[in-house]
Amino acid sequence: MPESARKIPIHELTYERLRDMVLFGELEPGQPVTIQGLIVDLGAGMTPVREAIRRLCSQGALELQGNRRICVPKLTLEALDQLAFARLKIEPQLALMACTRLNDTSMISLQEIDQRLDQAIALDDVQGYLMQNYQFHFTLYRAAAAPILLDMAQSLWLRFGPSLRVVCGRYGRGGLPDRHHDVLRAAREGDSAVLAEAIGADLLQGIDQVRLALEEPNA
Amino acid sequence: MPESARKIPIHELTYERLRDMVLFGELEPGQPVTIQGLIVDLGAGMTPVREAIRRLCSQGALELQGNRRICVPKLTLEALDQLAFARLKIEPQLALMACTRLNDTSMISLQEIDQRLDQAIALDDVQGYLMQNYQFHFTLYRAAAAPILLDMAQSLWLRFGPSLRVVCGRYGRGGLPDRHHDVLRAAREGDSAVLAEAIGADLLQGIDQVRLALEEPNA
DNA sequence: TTTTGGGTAATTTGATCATATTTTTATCTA
DNA sequence: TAGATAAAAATATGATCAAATTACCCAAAA
Repeated sequence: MPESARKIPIHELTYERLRDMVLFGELEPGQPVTIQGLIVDLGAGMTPVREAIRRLCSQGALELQGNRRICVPKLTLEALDQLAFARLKIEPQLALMACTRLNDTSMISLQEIDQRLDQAIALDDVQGYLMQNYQFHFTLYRAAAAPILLDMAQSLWLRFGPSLRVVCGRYGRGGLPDRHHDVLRAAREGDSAVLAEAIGADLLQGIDQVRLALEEPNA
Repeated sequence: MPESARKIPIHELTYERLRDMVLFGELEPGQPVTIQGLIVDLGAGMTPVREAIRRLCSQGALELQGNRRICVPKLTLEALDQLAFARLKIEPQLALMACTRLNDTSMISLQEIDQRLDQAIALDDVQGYLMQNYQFHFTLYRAAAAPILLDMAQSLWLRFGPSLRVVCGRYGRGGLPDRHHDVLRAAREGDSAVLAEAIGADLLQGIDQVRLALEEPNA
């Protein structure tokens, strides 16, 4: 089938592909990203690649360094503080709003994702952990039906993702977020306050891990 | 001088121009935005215009409607609730962080902007009011030196701007934000808690005005 | 002889435009 | 009203120009 699935435009596909590369740690903080390189790697034309890059730049997933060059931003301690503040305000609220809207379908999805997440941890599959962790949170957040807050959370994860990957790769997944069972229990019981709190605690675990890594002498 | 000031690229200029059109109410909510139209209106090429549009879409300033068409999004009550929540979390925090960093230069800037703002109100200059109001807030916020939170505030204003303009045009600037004197006083005294609260009160005024307009029967 | 510094050339990369293709919307006829 | 056709707009490619970085070479100093 040579011409199937031509519904979504290339610039959109390119955006999603590049976004996932940032989100799931295929690109390291500080790594340069070139338009030409992406044209070759993703097999796309120039315009779609440029558009995808512009979108990701305005979401904070990529960064323009004065000289027209683009790279994955390195997280500083100051940036981490801002991310921590914003995530702890926005994401628990999304969880809170989602709580009353969760139906059987989404509850089953969350449980399945949680199983795959445990599996990834057991197999020491870093990429799998990152992907399932993302899916877990955003499957929950999507249920809130709050697109603006969801956009904000997406942007925050894009800024946070690459650094989380580095931490995972360096120290393993020892102290990494695993409050998902608390989250699931609160969701089942429909206790929105506890759910929001559990999400906050989960976020804090990841944030603290990254903070520890940033505070170490070796950059 | 035909070739001067060619330091910043056209796609950047185009973005800034289009952003200001959204921010200061030149484009109404619901108004369609076409690539071809902007090429003519702004005298730019196709690639720069497309890139500017992509950036503004991912900031929520513009909206893609399934069929490749683009428009300025109309604010719904649900969207307004999300905006209100996020703005009241993010912007007072920016004010708080800015408070200890305000120097003489930025204080003078704020006072000058405040004067121009009063002037615009006296002259019933809606566009001027919107521009000076924006400058007032973001001159303050920039002092916080928190680029991530600043980006978030920028995105929130882009989603809020067009509707504020509509309210201004419809009802005049009767109950519109004017807590700037309280803000200035708190800033002079270096009382960050009071400053943050004053900003919150200022935001609430604008939000409530827009909410009233949205709750009216006539769309 | 090796190393270092400066400066120029070559290459890479980004910016912009003109053009072709595809999709959507509007119009016209049956 | 429905289907076909025409017009308009968006998508995507490639070519061209400009800017920046890198590579390289030669000379001077250690």
